[in-house]
Amino acid sequence: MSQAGTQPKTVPTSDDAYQLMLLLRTAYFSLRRKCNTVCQKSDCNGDQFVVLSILFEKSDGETQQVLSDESGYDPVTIGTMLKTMDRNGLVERGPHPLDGRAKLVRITPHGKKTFRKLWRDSQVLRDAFGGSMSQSQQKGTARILSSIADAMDSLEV
Amino acid sequence: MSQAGTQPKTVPTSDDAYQLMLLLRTAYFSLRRKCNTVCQKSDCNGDQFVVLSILFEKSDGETQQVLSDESGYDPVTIGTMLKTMDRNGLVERGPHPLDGRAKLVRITPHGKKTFRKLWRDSQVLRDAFGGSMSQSQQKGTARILSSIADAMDSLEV
DNA sequence: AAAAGTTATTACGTATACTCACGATATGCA
DNA sequence: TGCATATCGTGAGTATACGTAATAACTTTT
Repeated sequence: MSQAGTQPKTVPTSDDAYQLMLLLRTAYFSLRRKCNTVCQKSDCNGDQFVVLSILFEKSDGETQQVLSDESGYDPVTIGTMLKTMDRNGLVERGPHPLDGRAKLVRITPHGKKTFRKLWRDSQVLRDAFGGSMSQSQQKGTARILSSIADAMDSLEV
Repeated sequence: MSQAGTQPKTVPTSDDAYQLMLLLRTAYFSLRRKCNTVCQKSDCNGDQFVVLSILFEKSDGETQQVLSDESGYDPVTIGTMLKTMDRNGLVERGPHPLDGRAKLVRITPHGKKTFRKLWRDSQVLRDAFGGSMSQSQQKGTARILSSIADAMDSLEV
């Protein structure tokens, strides 16, 4: 609880937890915007970059279901994204050899090349991100961000 | 810089700054999903809730431009959102008395009622959010999230 | 007062994001 | 084997998210 008072709290600007939520949102928005700026020169965007970074280290390919789990995107969203990325030559999708329902998604050579370039182009971004706090603060922030995600996910609501 | 090495870093899973970015993204995703769950019973969503929380404390109304600045949403996005919210009776948009280009956006009585209900319904969410860290951690997290946003915004890229 | 520049909003196109519904395949169990 | 159930993916519909361009109105300059 962020405040103690006899009046019901209906004033968002004075609620600490809500303000912290807005700060989390603002920080993510700023990050996303900058990622998109870096990526858009290469016919990519920040969301596709995340998927690409997952596929980059899976040379055997992966199903859309697993990609959905690991990226945090909805299965439907992943499907739409991969269709776009397929059209742009970043990934290729074929039948799964062991499961007729599934598709095997693989990063293409062009996708790898694009990712390597974007990884270099975004280095300045990671430097600024990491540079905005000390090493010990990084550890603490990682722990707190994980706690937040866990706290939200475990809520029933 | 998050690591020192002689090899070029092209392995996202071993880059501290990137992992921290992903954690920020995951935390925001979890928060957004839960907000949407709370809001959807009232013909609203997490994004509209943020706009509503701004308008709730501005009884004289506000222009879309200012709402865009304060919410962090693109002016085009705000326009689309407000059109939806107008249709659902949460806000009303009229001509601005002093500026013929602008529209004056006001929260409706139904919008206020909806916001008050959603504010109550989301209390459990704020409690869990704030409860995932100590008071001093909240202050530190607020500072760090602000630093991140500033660092990203001040990048030229 | 007319021209030039700025600002507020909208129109259009593309890409997430997610709910619901559906088809196809796989798996469990009788 | 046969059927119920679960899983993987897609299609339709709605709502962000934002770039680009256009429109209208305000402001400054000349």
